[in-house]
Amino acid sequence: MRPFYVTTPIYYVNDRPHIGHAYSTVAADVLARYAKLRGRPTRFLTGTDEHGQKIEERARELGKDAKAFVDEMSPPFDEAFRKLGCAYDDFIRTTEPRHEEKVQALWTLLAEKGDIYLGEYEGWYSVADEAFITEMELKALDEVTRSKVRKVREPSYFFKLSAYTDKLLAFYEANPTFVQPIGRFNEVKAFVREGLRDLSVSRTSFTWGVPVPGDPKHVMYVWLDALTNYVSALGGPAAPGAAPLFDRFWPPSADVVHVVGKDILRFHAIYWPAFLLAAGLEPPTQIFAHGWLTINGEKMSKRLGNFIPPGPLVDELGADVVRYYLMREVGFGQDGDFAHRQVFARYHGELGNGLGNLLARMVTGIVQKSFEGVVPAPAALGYEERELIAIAERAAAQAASHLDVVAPHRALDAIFELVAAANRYIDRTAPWALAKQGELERLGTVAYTVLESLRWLSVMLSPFMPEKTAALRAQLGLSPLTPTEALDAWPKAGDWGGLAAGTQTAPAAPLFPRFDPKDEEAILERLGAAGTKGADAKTGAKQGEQGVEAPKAEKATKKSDEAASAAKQEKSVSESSGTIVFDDFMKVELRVGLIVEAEAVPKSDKLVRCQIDLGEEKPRQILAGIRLHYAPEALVGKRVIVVANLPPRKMMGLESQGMILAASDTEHGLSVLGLEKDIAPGTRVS
RNA sequence: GGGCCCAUAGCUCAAUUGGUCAGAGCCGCCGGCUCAUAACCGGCUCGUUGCAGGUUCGAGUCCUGCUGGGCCUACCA
Repeated sequence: MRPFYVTTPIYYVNDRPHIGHAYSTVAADVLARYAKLRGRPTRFLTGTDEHGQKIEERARELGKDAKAFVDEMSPPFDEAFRKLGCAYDDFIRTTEPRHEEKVQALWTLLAEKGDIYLGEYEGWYSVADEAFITEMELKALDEVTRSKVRKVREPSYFFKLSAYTDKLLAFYEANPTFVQPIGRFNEVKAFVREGLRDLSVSRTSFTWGVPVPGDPKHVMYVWLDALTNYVSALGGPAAPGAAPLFDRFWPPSADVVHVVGKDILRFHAIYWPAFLLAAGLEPPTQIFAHGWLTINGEKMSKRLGNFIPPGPLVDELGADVVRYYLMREVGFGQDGDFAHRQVFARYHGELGNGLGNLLARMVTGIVQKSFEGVVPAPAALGYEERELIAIAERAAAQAASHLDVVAPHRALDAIFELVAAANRYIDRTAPWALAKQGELERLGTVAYTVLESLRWLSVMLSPFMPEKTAALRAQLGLSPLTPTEALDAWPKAGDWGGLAAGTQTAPAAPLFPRFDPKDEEAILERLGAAGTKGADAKTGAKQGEQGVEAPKAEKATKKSDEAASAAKQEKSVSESSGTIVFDDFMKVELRVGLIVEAEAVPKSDKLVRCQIDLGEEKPRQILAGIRLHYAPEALVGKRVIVVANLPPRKMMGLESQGMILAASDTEHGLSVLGLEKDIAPGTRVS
């Protein structure tokens, strides 16, 4: 069987572990457990990303040595994931020598290939943050911080990413499932088609990183360091024979799936294969980008402080319930919501009523009462039995094919078809009536059929709920599953009958005990989710909406003073109510401006560079994308409305210190806002 | 501005290459049962599959336009 290697992202230790980290890791764990169950040689890796300027500074703020700081920050991830039942084979930290060594080895390979050269990095530097920031981050900054951003230059090594544009496109072409979901793959391809720029891969402005071989003033920058973990954890890059794990678990020998969040897709789908191709190594088989979770309908954000740690959830509900919910609730690859009340809804409806009760009614009920707890031998199979067996076989086949394409939610859906069918089967065959009539042989067949269904379920659900399925098996009188390499334990047609008659069952407490409403509220209270809405027993329907709207409205009033900065991070909270308060409006400084000069910006279709008198000491330079509708010379002398308090922004290398208001429709084209009278330049518009 | 994805019952979502595909689960209502965790089983209500056209013997399923979401990207600030 072909070896399988699955990874999570390595998590940046600036954060504490939260449900988002748990989601990625649980998903990878399910895939790994499934692969092991099928007998595939399997390796599962997670870990932490510990270098970089942010860490260096954070440590300094805390008066700590960077290494001491990351030594504190990394273990909570390991603990959180272990607590969630994640059984990875390795946990790598980018500060480990085994990693740093290999990052340097990869660098050397790239350098020898001639794909690394020394140049000069020019980028944005935020004085307030004392950090280099990307264009994207720049946009997200608040006004105060952004005003203190400047361009800086420093020497930097570059990776010739631009040389890999065509090679990547060819690679994508040859590997049509390289990125999942498909929509994400399209984005990646579109981005690459635009052409790639060389990538800065070193920094001299901080030291907390892996030194560049031969030039220790430089440390390697973020992604080259971080991405390499997938290979370094296997002991690669290495010559054939030198690193057995690398030989066995990296292509072309193995299938490799990197599970990532959609936010870091680009690095994994573009940079990473480019690095590997450059180094003469094989890219991974697949990058699976999963979606984002919201919490009770709200985006996770520092502002809302709603990063929920997985620990307390596990304490209250158990790891398997959290795992089940994460895998069942949202389509893997899509965005989804983690709603505390919905957890209870699924817990009660599917796990308790469906699966747990199925086990209880048979093991602590029928088998105990009529067979003294011993698994009876089945007699002749009737139509009902054959039908249930067929459903079991279908469930197993479908669940497997869903898991094979990384669709765990669908796999669970398929598996629970069997739960429903088994409950139905009990009702139809009415074992209690058989018992009353003393038809023990028929009763034995019915009991056996259900017990064997439960055994199948214990296998199929084991990747999702390892503890609960072990407990289930214990009640059936079976030992826990022990996946064995090269031995496919997944149930399939022909496997029916694996449960031996005569096995002593062990009735025990309910597998998923019901919480009464009081307990449920108490738990929600302890988890800080008492006020949340969500689908629960009453009106499952509308609560999804309310769950979104209600908390937002609340936040909007409470935190309207934060609306300005919030708006930069995400949609303004007030947008949801459709109105803004007057103060919000007044934050926009609109002024009358007199255009004193205007000229087309060279090499630009749209941009016009204007010098605009705003009643200030000297005119401001403002760029406007109106060239297609206004000849520059026709603008001179016009009075326009200008947004005067936007942070400066560069376009085509020129700084724009504001924005000219205009409106457009298809019929008339674009029209700049003007005034009917010659109001003095600089006058505030209100 | 360019590009991608999506829009199916109150909610989540299914519907092989266009041909009983208009479905499932949840919620709600009614009924049955009693082995079981007030669990289980059966039945029922709501949809002109976002809107408008087109191709076809036949279209959620293909084409065009529109509306409404989401996302990626860019010199629209």
